[in-house]
Amino acid sequence: MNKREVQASVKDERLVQKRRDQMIKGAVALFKEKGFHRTTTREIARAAGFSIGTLYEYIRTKEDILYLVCDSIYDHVKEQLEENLDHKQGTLESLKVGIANFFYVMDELQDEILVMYQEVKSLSKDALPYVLKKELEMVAMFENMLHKCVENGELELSEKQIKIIAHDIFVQGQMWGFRRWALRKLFTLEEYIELQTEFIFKGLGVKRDG
Amino acid sequence: MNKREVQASVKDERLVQKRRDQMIKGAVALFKEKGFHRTTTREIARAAGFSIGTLYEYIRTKEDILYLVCDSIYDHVKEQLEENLDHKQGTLESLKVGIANFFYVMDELQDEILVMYQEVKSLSKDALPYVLKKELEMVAMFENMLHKCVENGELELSEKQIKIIAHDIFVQGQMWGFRRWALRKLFTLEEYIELQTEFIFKGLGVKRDG
Amino acid sequence: MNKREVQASVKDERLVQKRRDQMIKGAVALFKEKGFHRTTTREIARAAGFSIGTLYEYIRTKEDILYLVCDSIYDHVKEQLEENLDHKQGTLESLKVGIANFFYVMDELQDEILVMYQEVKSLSKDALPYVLKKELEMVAMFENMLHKCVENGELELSEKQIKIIAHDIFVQGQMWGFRRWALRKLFTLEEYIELQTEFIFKGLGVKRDG
Amino acid sequence: MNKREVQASVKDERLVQKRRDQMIKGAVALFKEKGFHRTTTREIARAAGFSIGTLYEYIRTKEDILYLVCDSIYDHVKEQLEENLDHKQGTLESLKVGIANFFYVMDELQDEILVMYQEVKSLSKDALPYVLKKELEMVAMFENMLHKCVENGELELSEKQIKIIAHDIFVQGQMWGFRRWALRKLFTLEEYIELQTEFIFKGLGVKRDG
DNA sequence: CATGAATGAGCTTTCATTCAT
DNA sequence: TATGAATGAAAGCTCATTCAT
Repeated sequence: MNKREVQASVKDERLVQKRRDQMIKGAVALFKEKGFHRTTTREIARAAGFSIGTLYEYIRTKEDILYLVCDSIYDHVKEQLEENLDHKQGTLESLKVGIANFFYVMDELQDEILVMYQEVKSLSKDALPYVLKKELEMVAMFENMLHKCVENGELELSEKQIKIIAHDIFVQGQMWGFRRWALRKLFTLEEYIELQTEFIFKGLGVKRDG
Repeated sequence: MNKREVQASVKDERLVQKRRDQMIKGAVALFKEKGFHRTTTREIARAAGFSIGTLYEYIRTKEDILYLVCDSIYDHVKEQLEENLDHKQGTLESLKVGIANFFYVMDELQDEILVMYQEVKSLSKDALPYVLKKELEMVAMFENMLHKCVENGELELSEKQIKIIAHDIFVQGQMWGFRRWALRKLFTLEEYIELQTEFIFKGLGVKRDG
Repeated sequence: MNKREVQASVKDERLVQKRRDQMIKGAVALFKEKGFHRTTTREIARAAGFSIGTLYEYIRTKEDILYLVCDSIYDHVKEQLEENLDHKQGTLESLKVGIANFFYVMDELQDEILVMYQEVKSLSKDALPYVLKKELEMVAMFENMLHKCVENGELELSEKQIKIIAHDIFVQGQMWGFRRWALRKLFTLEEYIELQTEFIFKGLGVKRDG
Repeated sequence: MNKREVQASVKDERLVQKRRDQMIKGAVALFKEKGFHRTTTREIARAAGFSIGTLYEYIRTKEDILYLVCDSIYDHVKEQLEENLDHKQGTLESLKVGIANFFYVMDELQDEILVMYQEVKSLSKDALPYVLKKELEMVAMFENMLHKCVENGELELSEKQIKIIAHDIFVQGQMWGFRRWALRKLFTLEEYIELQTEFIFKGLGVKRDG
């Protein structure tokens, strides 16, 4: 269940990938502006640079596009995160850097995050699990970091505490995107990261954060 | 700008309120199931127990219904919260109770919260500010509680810390609703409240909670 | 077939007349502004000063209102014309005055004329003949005048000539109403009357008018 | 401001013209029977031989159809008139032929004329000027003819007389269409033309018409 | 007699999807 | 493979008319 296959009429895999990239790019821009439901397939086709007929050579339903978009965003985020992942995991310092990195990525991809955030619920019962699974994988990255810190004796946390704090961190990252209408007026990104990190670290029971 | 008036053709205020209540109830159920865009006005009318013609005697556009729903949810939540608001504000104990109350309300109204959470973005530029304002008012309730604790010398927090933690608490409450697909498998409501409260209180720098 | 009865639920004849007058007045104003089809029965009721329920106590269908309006306009025009009808009929002078009078009435009632002109075609096959009959009666007034002039030896015209010229005069009068968008820029009412009278009298073969 | 462009989704200009012709033809027939407001877009689509969806590929609103119809009628009339325009303009003979031609065209296109006559007022404030302008252009054709006769010394008329008589001729032509319910019972087309021409020529002050 | 809430048929318009070229 | 014209189900909304009060 790692990927939900989206059927294409076209056989050439390379072409399929290329066309889908075009169409995801166009779709994200449009969804950001007007949401999934208010965006028409014609508009997506036009934004992607080809005709409506061609669009339907690479997908089967409009919802496929939403799935492709969500999927691509997750891949993008995950890739970014893994790239920046500290190799000295298990230290508080590396946890701190990990959190900051995550927040930076969320800021960078804020439009995509917002889109995905608002539109996942439009995914069919069919496609939803694949997307939620990816979300859990990302939460698991933080669980992992926390785990390693516990193993290293840097932190003292129960399993449940790890779980909930991983979720909290993850949601705080998303928050920066989906509550920007409020948060931007109060904090710069750097302030936000600093304040949240401080809050988290105290919450973790760390006496002095580095 | 306290309320955005939704125009009705019917004059009898009491009837308007009654019919709108029916309609909100039906709409929430439907939005929960299929979202705002996939729900038709006819379905809402039927769920409310009257005809499509009657529906439009009480609103002007479909979006009015969404606004009415969001508005009513906020009123409901706020009412619940204020009702349970501790009178010995300014103590850590009262803060703790306040947070727990909030989480309980969020659990009780989880369907409504979920709906509102997913659909606010469908509100027009026109109606959105009214709803966001209400959201900020609720965040302000937590800011207030924190403020009083600071004034009483129970906590030591900067303005910015107060702001961000109020947002964090608020989002943690919502989280229980919008991430229930994940959280329910991990925690009971009581566990969730306990763990989050512990996390928050540590984050606030409280040595011993309770 | 002198009148097409419009059924009312209310028995009191005086009241029926009063209410209908109110509603005709309101309807003319509305039809003038937006035409019959774009005017709603509710608007007519409001303009008439009573409720939609009351409106339907005095008519059976929306089309009845149109019939009532047309009928009333014709009565109005005819009344005006007969009032001003010269008693020395049969002279060219009296014909000239009659034409001028007609044009003045058409100017005075131009809004009503325009409304009726544009909306008669919306009358049902049922009501139309009654209205057309009235129109012919008015044309007949000019035929009469012309006849008398012929009998008096003032003019020399065949039956067919009389008929067509009566129609021409009548349409020239209406023209001032329904082509006002063009004519007003070119002539004052007085100029229009003078020029048209001159044209008609020459067309009648009169060597020297007036 | 020579044409108000009606937007089409379809690009192929030839196809657009073809489909619009189908649609105009169907619409004229329906408007004639029941008027613009009582005709539904579905009926027009069916009459034109395609689906409602296809209809809307070639127009944007129902009113566009009315504009297209009016526009096409004017073009048709003008084309017919110009085709038959005498080259020896400036003689009374050519004027007489011109008038007769106009009346013949009005008879030929009587359905279209009637439709347009009754429905122009349903055009939006936006489209109306384009149509009225065309009407004035047609009136101007008669002004032209009269002018040339004056220049040639065949007639003696002031500017204002020319203007009003051009309007009169034009309206007499339309009359044959919009008052046919009365005129047909009295005259054949030939009689009508003969009588009106005689009337006009006398009105012009011509002693003996050719 | 007067009221106005209720009704639902029917309207215009949109848009995902197909398929012949 | 690519195109875009054609389709029609389905949506939001209106409004003439009724009828219980």
